[in-house]
This record gives sequence, C-alpha cells and structure tokens, in this order.
Amino acid sequence: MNGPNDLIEIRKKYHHGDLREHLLDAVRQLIEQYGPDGFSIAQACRHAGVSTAAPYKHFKDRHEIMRHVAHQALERMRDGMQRAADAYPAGSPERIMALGNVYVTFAKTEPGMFVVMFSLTTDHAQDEDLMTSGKACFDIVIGVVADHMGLARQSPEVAARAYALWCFVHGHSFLTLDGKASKIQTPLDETTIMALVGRALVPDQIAV
Amino acid sequence: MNGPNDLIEIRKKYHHGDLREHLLDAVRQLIEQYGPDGFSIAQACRHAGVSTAAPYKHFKDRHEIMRHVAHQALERMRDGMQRAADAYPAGSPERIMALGNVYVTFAKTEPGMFVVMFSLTTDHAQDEDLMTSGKACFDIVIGVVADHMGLARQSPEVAARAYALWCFVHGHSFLTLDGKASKIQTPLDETTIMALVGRALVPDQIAV
DNA sequence: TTGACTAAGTTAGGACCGCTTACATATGTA
DNA sequence: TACATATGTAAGCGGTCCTAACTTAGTCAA
Repeated sequence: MNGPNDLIEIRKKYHHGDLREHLLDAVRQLIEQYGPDGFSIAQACRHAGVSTAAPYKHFKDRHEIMRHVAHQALERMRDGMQRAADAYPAGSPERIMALGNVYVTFAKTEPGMFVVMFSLTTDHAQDEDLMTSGKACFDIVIGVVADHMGLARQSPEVAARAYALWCFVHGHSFLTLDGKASKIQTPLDETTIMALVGRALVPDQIAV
Repeated sequence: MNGPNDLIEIRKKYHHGDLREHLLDAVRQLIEQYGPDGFSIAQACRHAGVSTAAPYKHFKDRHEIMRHVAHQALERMRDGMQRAADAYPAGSPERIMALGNVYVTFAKTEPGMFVVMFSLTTDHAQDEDLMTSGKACFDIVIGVVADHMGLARQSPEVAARAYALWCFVHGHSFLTLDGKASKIQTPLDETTIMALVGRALVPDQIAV
C-alpha cells in the first residue's frame, strides 16, 4: 500500500528490526511535540512505518508504553544528577546547586517527559521499575546532603533535609513549567531561587 | 428511548434546566473516581441524562470544560486558604502551618482536582481566569508571609520567601500524591514536614 | 393570543483511537 | 529442509470528540 498518508519513514523489509525502541523514541518525540495527551500510539506507528496493531506485539497496552517512556526519562535524569554530583567536591555548596539545576533544567528542556515522569494518570505508583529509579534519584540527593552536613546517610536529619530539598526543587520546576511562576509578579531569577535553596534548606544552624 | 443504558438520572423535561453546572459537577466527580484521563465527556452526559452532543451547546470543546472545572477547584482552594489565614492572628506560626495544611489537605482529599489544576495537558497558561485565580491564591500567601516577617507586601524578601513556601508545599503535595514520598524510606510524618516548612523557610535570620 | 426568534435539546454520522482476532511472513534451529 | 516462533498485516469492534441538521420549548413584541 503506502498510500499518501503521513508516513515518515518507509520501511523496506517486512520486519522492522528494532520496532520496540523505535516506538519508544517516537512516542517520546511526539509527547514533547504535542504534549502527553495530544499524541496517539497510532501516530507513533506512522512514524515507525508500521501498522497500528504492531505495538501490541511488544507492549501490553498504551499504559505500558508510557511507563517505559517515563522510566527511560527518569534514568536519563538520574544520569544527569549523578554526573552533577561527581563534578563537584563533597560538601561544596556548588554541588547542591548543580543537583537542583539538573532537575530544573530537565523540566525546562523536556517538559513533556517531566510531566509523564510525575504523572498520576498512568498508574506509576504500581510500577516497580519506576519506583526503584525514583528511589535511585533520591539516593543521590541523600548522599550529597549527607556529605554536606557531615552526617551519615541514615541520619534522619539528612533524610528530612534531602526530602525538603527535593520538594522545593520539584515545586519550583513544576510551577515554572506551569507558567504560574512566570505570571506571579516576583522578580525572582533562577540564581536567586537556587541561592535560596542552598541557604535556606541546608544551613547547619537549623536542626530538625 | 431511554433503553437499558447506564443513565443515572432520568430527565422528565426536554430541557435540562441547568445542564451547564450539572455537567461540570459530573465531570468533577468522574475525575475523582477515574482520574483525569480515565473519564470521558460522554460519561458525564450519561450522568446528566442528555445526549453526547448536548455539552457543545454550552462549551466550545472538552478543554474548555476542563478549564472551568479547574477554575472552580482553584477557587475552592482559595476560599480554604483565606479561611485558614483569617482563623489565626497575623504573625503567628500556626497561621503559616494552617495555610500549608489547606494545600496539602486539598491535594489529598481531591487528588483529581489537584492534578487538573496544575495540569499542563490542557492549555491552562493561556486561560485568563485560571491565572488570576492562581494569583489570588499566591496573594494570600504573600500577605501571610508579609505579616509574619513584619515587612511590606511589596518587599522582595517577602516575595522570595512566599514563593519558596509555595514551591515547598506544592512539591510536597505532589510527591505525596505521586506515591513517591511514601515509598521513600524516610520516616517523615506530616508534622515534621510542616515544622520544617515553618522553621526553614520563614526564619528572620536568613536574608535573601 | 399569536407568531417569530432564540436557546437548548436531539439524531446521525465522520474521523480518529485503542485494542483484538485471524492471517501472513520472516527468522532461527533441529 | 521443516517446523516453531517472533513479528508483521488487514479488518473490524466499540468508544471518543465533535459537527451538521433538525426539533422542541421558552420568550417577547405586536
């Protein structure tokens, strides 16, 4: 067939070769382009040059695809966080700033993925891979905060401070994405925000 | 007609009477029950006992309905925040705690609405009513923080601190909803969290 | 009271989507 | 080479959003 529909890529062979990964990538692109609710699996199939039934040889349903996409994105962000942590000496304020910066930058450059990662629409809380990835991210924060405070990773003070840091940065990322932060009449630039994070949430004189 | 389909309410008259409000309410209920992506306008029509074409006499499209639902929810939260602010004397720590508590409680009791309010799927950033409602919420925070710090509402310190507070509470609410907060191995109860908010974000010794 | 205008319903249907079933084709292995 | 399996296709069901054309009922001026 291959009529005048909007096929992006014309496949030569009957078998695709690596449809699974190609689909995940197409979905990622489409989500960034049209938003998590503005795209369709059928659209991704057209990108991959396969029929709309093909995905179901690789995935149970739409939600499973979304979970895999979210997982890949979370792993990508985890890599970024790890690299940021490795780039600065333990205990330095720049290290925490860099960590927060990865988060906010990810939200800005891949807003679609950010929303999908923290979406409640697909049942993420039940997905084991997603939760372990998320925990791995948080463990990085735990380690950095522990180094900074000079306490053990298991210390409840560290846990509380790390969680507070996560909440703050997550909230800031989300409100920025949402456009609410920009509409609010505060002349807060990114530097001020991150400075506030560094100074307000990890000073030694404030105990839990 | 009225065959054996799942009509909830049987209408007697040809005209509904107040379909517009009835639809918004049905959508709200369905979102809480099935999630923002698990419901359909058609389902809401069945609740209201009208045909699936009826909503388009009142709303442009699905997105406009979602925006109205989000707006109503935001106004409801604003009322709660205002009541919390009025319930405590200016400058008292309990006042800030109560304000944050309204936010978190709203997220917990109406998770569907919370997600819709801060959803990027429907183009909220363009909606004027939504943005003004959001700004009204933030103005309450501004006022409370200004009272607490003993500074003018227009002070940049107040703006920074209020925004930080908002970020923190929003992040905590979202992570709680997402299930990530509960899965993270931190024994942080709500009281500890809110205490951390009160102490870390609005102490006078930390300047911007 | 009547008759036109309008608001708010209806039915019918198109375009699209997710997903399933039955069938077709390629690939690896004995 | 023969068969089992993995991976594709075509066809179609039920559902969604939304539009077009029609119908009903309420309002208001003459």
